[in-house]
Amino acid sequence: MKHPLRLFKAELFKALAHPGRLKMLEALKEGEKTVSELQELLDSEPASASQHLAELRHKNIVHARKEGTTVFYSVVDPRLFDILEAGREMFNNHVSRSQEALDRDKAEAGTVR
Amino acid sequence: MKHPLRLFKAELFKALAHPGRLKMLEALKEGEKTVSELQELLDSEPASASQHLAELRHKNIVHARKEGTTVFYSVVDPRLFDILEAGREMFNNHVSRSQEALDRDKAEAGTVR
DNA sequence: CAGTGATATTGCACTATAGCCATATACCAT
DNA sequence: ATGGTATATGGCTATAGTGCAATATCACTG
Repeated sequence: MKHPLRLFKAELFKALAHPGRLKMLEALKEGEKTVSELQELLDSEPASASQHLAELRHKNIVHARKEGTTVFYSVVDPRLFDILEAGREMFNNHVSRSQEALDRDKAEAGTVR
Repeated sequence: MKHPLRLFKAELFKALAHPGRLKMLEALKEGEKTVSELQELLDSEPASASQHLAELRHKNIVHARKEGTTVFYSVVDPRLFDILEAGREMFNNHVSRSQEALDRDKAEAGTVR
């Protein structure tokens, strides 16, 4: 393989590139959660959540622990939460910049040129 | 819009979910780069790089500065590099875990049960 | 304790949509 | 025109969502 690191990263980010999976992963910050709990977060068919979890499982982002009929999921590497947090910050910065741009434009509009 | 933050993150990670775009963004850590320079990093048609850059531009991940006929690109928010770095660490951790699993299995194989 | 049903989770098949690449074409400043 | 970039289009693969079947475990009941 040519660039394992870059391929890994691409796969990782692809796994994160979905609102539903993000929501489930964010919920896992509090600790282990069952499939049922995670499914409730999503407004789609139960099978859908299971598929998304399978994807995260195959990429070793989450770990599944089976206890009877219920399965508990947890994130493998807590570093993941740093990524999510950085994403949040980037969103905030993005909003700030947009607001500043708006203010600037408004100020300009009120200025006689 | 329902969950602007999560949608933003999903779009952000989607933008990062491609080896070529990752490579270009990583290169931008050193600072501004021209389209030509970035195109050379990719082993595909020149138009392809331009398309990927357009995507990054539309999502406000990179900024384009035009100087004559050449365009210089730079990342808007340096926090992006923290995400890339965290991804790298997760890769390292992933490799470590895989290696440990291998070692463990090998040890077991040599053990009389 | 075999049989039945309820619950939890996953897998499969299908359709619809989105992404990627390459080719061709358009722009725009020199 | 030419060089440096950008956009449009078409074909191909990948992914998402849905409904339904399959499996596994547990709880009853007879």
